[in-house]
Amino acid sequence: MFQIDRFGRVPIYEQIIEQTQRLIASGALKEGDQLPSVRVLSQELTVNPNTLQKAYSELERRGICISAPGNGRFVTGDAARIVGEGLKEKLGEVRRISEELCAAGVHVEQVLNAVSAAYGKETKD
Amino acid sequence: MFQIDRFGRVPIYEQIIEQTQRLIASGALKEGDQLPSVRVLSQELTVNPNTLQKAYSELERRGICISAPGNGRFVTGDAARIVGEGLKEKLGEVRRISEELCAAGVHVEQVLNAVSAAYGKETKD
Amino acid sequence: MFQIDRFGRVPIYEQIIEQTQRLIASGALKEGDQLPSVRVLSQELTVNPNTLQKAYSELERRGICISAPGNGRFVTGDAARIVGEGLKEKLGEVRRISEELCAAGVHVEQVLNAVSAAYGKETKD
Amino acid sequence: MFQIDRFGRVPIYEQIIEQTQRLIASGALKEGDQLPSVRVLSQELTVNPNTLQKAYSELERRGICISAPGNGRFVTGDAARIVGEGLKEKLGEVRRISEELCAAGVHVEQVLNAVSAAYGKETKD
DNA sequence: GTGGTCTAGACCACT
DNA sequence: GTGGTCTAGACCACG
Repeated sequence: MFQIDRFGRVPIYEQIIEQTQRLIASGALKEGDQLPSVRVLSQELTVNPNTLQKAYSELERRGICISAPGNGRFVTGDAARIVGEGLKEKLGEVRRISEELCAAGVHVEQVLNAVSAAYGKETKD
Repeated sequence: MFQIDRFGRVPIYEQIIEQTQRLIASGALKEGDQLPSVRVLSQELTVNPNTLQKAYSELERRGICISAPGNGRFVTGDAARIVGEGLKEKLGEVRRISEELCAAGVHVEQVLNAVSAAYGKETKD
Repeated sequence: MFQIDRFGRVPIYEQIIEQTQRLIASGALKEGDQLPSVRVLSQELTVNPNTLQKAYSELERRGICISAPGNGRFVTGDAARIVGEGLKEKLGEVRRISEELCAAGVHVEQVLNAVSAAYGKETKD
Repeated sequence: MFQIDRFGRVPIYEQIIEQTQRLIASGALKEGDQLPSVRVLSQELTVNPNTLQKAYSELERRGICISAPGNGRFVTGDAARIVGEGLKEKLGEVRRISEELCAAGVHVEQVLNAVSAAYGKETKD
């Protein structure tokens, strides 16, 4: 369900947040769905429960999930919308980096190629 | 000359490196130009000299500048080329983010539009 | 009859206790009235029977209700008096918060105004 | 500097948050002041560093302080304003409880007395 | 020295 | 079973 990179610079808990949001954006997780419990997931990923707790707490703070103590943690109705807004920020990030590359004299085709490559399509240049 | 964010997630020394490279990429710094001394710059930016030393050392390691002990630190002839090669990392960053957006179900056109917008061209859809 | 918040910080069983007492304080529940059975209420509120059992046990312990096995659970004659005494806890809560506000430098008039406002009287200052 | 109650129901980290805000509200902590470091404070209070980290993180999320990694944590310029807004919520809490007490038939004088007592003044009834 | 992250494992209350 | 909190102690990067 989750893929963890223990050696990258991004903290594990951020990876959990990121991937959970991705699951919501893609529709794999919907309103009312229960998130895997801290204990279960910690065993599956061999990650410390506290680390997962931290990730889930942040998701809760963002309004993406809500905890019913003793019952589990559930995806909220606003989750999809909130995650969607977050995606717009990422688009802004792409734009910002593109501006840098532009200023540095990189051809636009190279940047477009990078995007296309990510989407699994090779473009001719 | 430099703009430092003391509270962001990016270390100060990386900000120095990044911005120095940007100045070279934009042509504001050319071969033979002298870089501000550690002592002077540390006062200007109120940044720890060790931090600047670390940044400059890294720039030297990359072959972007060279120190002439007692005389100062100067931009090398290879600097522009080396910085240019470094830009490929940024392309990789674009690709990485694009992959995330792809996984989250964002249409490729939106991402391409973000890039095009940065290059000052409006795309038709 | 009851309003449950499954996600708040207050345990469900405390909410049941609290609201039952409120009904008694307001006179909606009087001596001899029968409380809804655990089974029925658990379905209505979709709450675990154990949770209700816990709430009712506590109410019994306080002498607010009493169970006639096989016949149901009934409000006692002392209920109103006992609930009344319990209100002193709320007064303590007011005092505790007031102490915080005092420590934070809020003027006493503002707090007194908040109380008066709740009692539907405007205070002159 | 801080007073911890280890046996109450309020988590330690919330006590830290609360008391830090109180120090800001009272003016004892001002913009730019450095908060005691996690390590130092953990020794002083004999509280685990993680617990303090959690408290400080929350304060940071609220915009009350900001961390400069490697340098310490500092009170922001907005801190006083943010804390002030939080106090208004507490006043609302007083009002809400007062309404409950009103509904339950408690005399307004008793509530006003509770407030006055907190402010160290005894009122006659 | 600072903050940030993580692990290991414990305890508690609630359902 | 669930989530929430806490302790003890470790490692890392930064300044």
